[in-house]
Formats: sequence, structure tokens, C-alpha cells
Amino acid sequence: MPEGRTGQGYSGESLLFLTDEQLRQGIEAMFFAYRGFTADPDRILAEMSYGRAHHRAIHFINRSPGTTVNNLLSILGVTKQSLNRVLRTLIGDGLVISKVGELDKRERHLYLTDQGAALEATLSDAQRARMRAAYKDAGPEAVQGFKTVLEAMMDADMRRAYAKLRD
Amino acid sequence: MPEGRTGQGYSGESLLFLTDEQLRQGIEAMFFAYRGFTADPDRILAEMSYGRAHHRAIHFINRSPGTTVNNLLSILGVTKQSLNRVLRTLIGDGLVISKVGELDKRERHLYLTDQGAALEATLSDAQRARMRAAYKDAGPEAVQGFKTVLEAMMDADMRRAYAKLRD
DNA sequence: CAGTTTATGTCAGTGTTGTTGACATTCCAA
DNA sequence: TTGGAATGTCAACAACACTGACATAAACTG
Repeated sequence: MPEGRTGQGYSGESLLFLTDEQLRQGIEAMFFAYRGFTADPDRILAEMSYGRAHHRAIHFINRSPGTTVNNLLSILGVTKQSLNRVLRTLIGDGLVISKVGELDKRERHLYLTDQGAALEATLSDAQRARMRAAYKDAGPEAVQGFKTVLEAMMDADMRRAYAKLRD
Repeated sequence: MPEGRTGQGYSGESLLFLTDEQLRQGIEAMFFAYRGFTADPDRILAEMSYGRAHHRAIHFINRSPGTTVNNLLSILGVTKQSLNRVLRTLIGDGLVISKVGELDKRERHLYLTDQGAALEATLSDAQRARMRAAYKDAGPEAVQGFKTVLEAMMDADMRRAYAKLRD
């Protein structure tokens, strides 16, 4: 180690930004930002005794109407028991409907009802408003960098799911 | 609306990136990336029947040795009862020690033991490795943008806590 | 057709992490 | 010194994740 900067990630063209200290800052930024990211929907959901799990289900059903339970499972990365509990309440409350598949009758295709779509819009609006404000603050180049780093942080299977959703 | 691009966030110099679609992609990227962000520590923690809450406590005690319970509460944004349960197990397992304050005997000052520091290092190494890889993939400008957007996404109080930790 | 696999749903049990409520201790100021 | 504010602890409960076992129905395969 000729430079005497051992263990700090120095290597070639990437200068001065792979120190443990810089990485730690990124980790903490991620922690705090995620709290902000979920804060607004969480507030709305708490009023109707729903949680983040319900939000995620609603979001991806809205994103891909007619998606199957299995499909949703692979996107959300939870167990079917866990997802089923959430879906049961959403269907019971009339926010989601589940239709038996025509080609494959084992499958259940999921759709939002008007009521479900209304909640989705409320939650999305709140989350997008914050995102929009953050994007505006940060500027276009920052946004590009933001997305690039986030994608690089995903596991391969998440990256596939994300790419698939991007179309 | 002369351009006929209503509701897509067009305004001045910020071009083509405040559409609802672009915002949705950012939201989903954040969702998947956070899973990746926590995946490695989660795996390690699961083996010792600890969870993310333990990780967070250990992280910030390591970051600010001698911090008080109250201080930690304001950073973590949970109730003191919730934090206390986690601290109790960590203290019981000999990873953290709690010293009664000298000036104010109501306060408890928290420190990692050698064993606690060892676990912190293991968890940090795993998380930093992924962060480092993501940063390397994305490049320096992207990293700058990443941090800028994340900070813009925080609430004011989180931004304060984050700035305080940055020194 | 018989047997296997796939897709889904359910029941029971457990663990982590969040919550509120009640309470003890300590400090400080009227 | 008495009452309130701050700090921290214990108990009970809810949400949401997990595993394991099992049931049902439909599709596939030989």
C-alpha cells in the first residue's frame, strides 16, 4: 500500500468517495430518507387501521391490474400467508376483487374496485407529492444519479422485477 | 394549458422528468432498493434472532458512544418502550452497557462492549460492501445525485438528525 | 386414467417491532 | 418542600412478518 490509505477503498479513477465514512453517510441517508418516503402514506393508512403491507398490495395491483397472487408474491417478496392475510382484509372491505382465471382456473386475478382505486390515488398522491418536491429540490442530474444508485443497490431478482414494471 | 401536457409537472427548466410515470418509477426503485439495502444485515441478524431494530440501535450507539436513550429515541423515531425492549436484550446479551449519568442520574449513557462492536463491524461490513459496489457501478456524479435526492426526501427533523451525525 | 405438480387458501404457532398505559426515579423550580 | 417535568422501565396488546402442515382444485404427464 504505497499511499498509506489502507482499507479506504482507493482504487483507480474512483477518488475520495469510497471511504467508510462516505459509505456510512450514504447508509444513514438511506435510513432517514426511507422514513420520509413512507411517512405520508403511513399517516393516511393509520387512520383506517391499514399498514404498509396493504399499501404495497394496492400499489402493485393498481400497477398491474389482473395480476395473479403468485405474481404479486414474487414482487413483494413475502410469504403467501402474509400476503393472504392482507388480501383477505382488502377483499372483505371491498377494495380489491379476485376473479378466478379463465384459462387457468387455479389462478386468481386481482383488480382494484373503484373504492380501492380511490384509496390508491390518495396514497399515491401523497407519496408523489413528496417525491416531486425532492426531485425539484435536487434537479434533473441528481435524479438520474439517484435512480442509477438505487438500481445498483438491488439484488438481481429485484432488478428483474423493477425492469419488468418499467416496461 | 397551451402545450396540452396537463398534469405532468412541466414547469420551466425541469423537463420531462416530473411526470407521474417518472415519479412512480422512483417510488418503486426506492421500494426495491431498500430491500437490497437491508438484505445482507437481515440475513446475519436472523441467525442470532435479532432484527433490524437491534441493528439500528447498535449502529447509532457505535456512531455516538455515550449517547442517551432519549437521544437515540429522537434519531430512531420510535417510542421509548419499543427501544427499551431492544436495549434490554442487547444489554442482557452483553453487547451494550448502560451507565447512569454522572451529572443527571436520570440519564443512561450507552456504549458498545467489545462483543457489540464486533457485531456492529460484521453488519456494517456487509452493508458497506453492497453500498460500495453500488457506488462503483453508478459512478461519482450519480452518488452525489443520490445523496442530494435522499436528503431532499427527508422531513425537517430527520434532516437535522442527519446533519448532526455528519458533523 | 393415475399420479404428480402447480396455484391458491387456511389454520396454528412464533418472533420482532411497533403501540399505549401505568409507574418509578430523579431533577428542578416555585 | 412540594409539584411538575424529564427519563427510563415494565406489562399488555396489535400489526405483520415467518415456518409448518394441510386442503382443494386444476393442470400436466406418462
